[in-house]
Amino acid sequence: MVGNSRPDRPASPRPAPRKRPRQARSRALVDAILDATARVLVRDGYAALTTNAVATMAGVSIGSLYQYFPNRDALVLALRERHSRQMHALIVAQMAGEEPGLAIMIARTIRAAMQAHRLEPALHKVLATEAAHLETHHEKDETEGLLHALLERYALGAHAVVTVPDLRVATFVVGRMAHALIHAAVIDPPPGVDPDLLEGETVRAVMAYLTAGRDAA
Amino acid sequence: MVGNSRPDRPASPRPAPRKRPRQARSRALVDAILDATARVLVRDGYAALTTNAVATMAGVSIGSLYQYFPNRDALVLALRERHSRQMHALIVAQMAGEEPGLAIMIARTIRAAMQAHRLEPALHKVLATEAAHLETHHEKDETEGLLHALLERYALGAHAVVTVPDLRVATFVVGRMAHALIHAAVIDPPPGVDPDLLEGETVRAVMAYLTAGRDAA
DNA sequence: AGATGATGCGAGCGAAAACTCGTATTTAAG
DNA sequence: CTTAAATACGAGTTTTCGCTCGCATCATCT
Repeated sequence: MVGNSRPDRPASPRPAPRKRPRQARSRALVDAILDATARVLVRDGYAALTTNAVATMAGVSIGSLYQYFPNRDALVLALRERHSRQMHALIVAQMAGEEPGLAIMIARTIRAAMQAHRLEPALHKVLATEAAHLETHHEKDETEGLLHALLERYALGAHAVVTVPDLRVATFVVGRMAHALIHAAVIDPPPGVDPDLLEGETVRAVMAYLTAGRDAA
Repeated sequence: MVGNSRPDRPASPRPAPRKRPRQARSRALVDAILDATARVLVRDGYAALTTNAVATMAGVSIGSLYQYFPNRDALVLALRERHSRQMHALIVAQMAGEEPGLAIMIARTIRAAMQAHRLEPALHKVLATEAAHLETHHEKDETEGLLHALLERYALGAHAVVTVPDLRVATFVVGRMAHALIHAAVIDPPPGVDPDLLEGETVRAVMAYLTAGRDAA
């Protein structure tokens, strides 16, 4: 029995797991493969991402690639995980320090998320538009959890998250709104508009929603 | 010369155009093919959308399919165009009538867009997540154009679009914000939350942004 | 009816690409 | 140094899938 049994486009079935790299040599190889995946993805898109192309780009043999990745999508999944970890780390780093008022905290959070998006914009764009179907959105759930906790802290204090009736709804609205604006501002901005202005407007939008109705009807 | 010359994943090059259906018979066939495309897409996803699968599902021959569609992506493109037309028509119909105040107009617009998204949610979701890379975003530009005109009308009148410094920026922010919220509310809503509430919150969010700063600093 | 064009059919060709497996090389352990 | 495990290699096998092409059928016109 030579050859394979699942030659194209699995897209989900999470098939054979592979061995993990133990020695330094193989860890470097896996990194090289992920780098190559990113380069091919950015340069030619998901449709052109073949296992052979990645192996060639990485300068390793196709056999070596299959030692650690069961199929094409595993490459993209692993790459996205690595990318998410990097973004997450940057956000956490940016947000260190004491907790000031709500407005400052929102501004700081949005700024951090924006800078995280600017880490590898091209890669982020391809992953978002061409790999959206590869599920595993721990990232999103994780982020929403953090946001929920943040809002909760400010909703109960002497601060001003008043008009929002349900915290879960507020988390949903703020999360989606902020993410859409940040993502669009970095990945697909309107021509001839200052990026910093967009950051400010995003903060304004979120704050306006959270504190709306406090005074004017 | 049998066989082909472009065997897999064109993904863009907009190849050979095909004949248009002239008789009623062939028009029905094209419709059947598009319906089948939608069904396969919703049931198995873009990765499983093969021309043979579509032809089989539609109950027509693969040869007939290629009479009217040059390749796989042409199917998806045509389907998306049809879907967009339906949504657009529904929105226009819902928004007929005189123009009341800004708040009412925003609410009406958002309600219309939300109902349009509810037309074929499953199909809309697949198209958005798995066919995002197939460009041709006339829809988006078109919608943004309408929104810009709408905001312009209200920014100059005696109404209240005050704090927004740049109309282009406002269009960008409102467009992205509203679309993200509407899309998420219909396609991927938080569990156990009233959809109507989400609609109201979307309106609140947009209004809050547009009229923020009128009174409170 | 006959002629002409539009439409419909589907077996089969060709090529891309996923994936395996036997072998060679490197590293670590004893 | 010997041995074994881990790692690396890549030519070749297999399968899927896009797409063509020659022929059959149907519609329309004169």
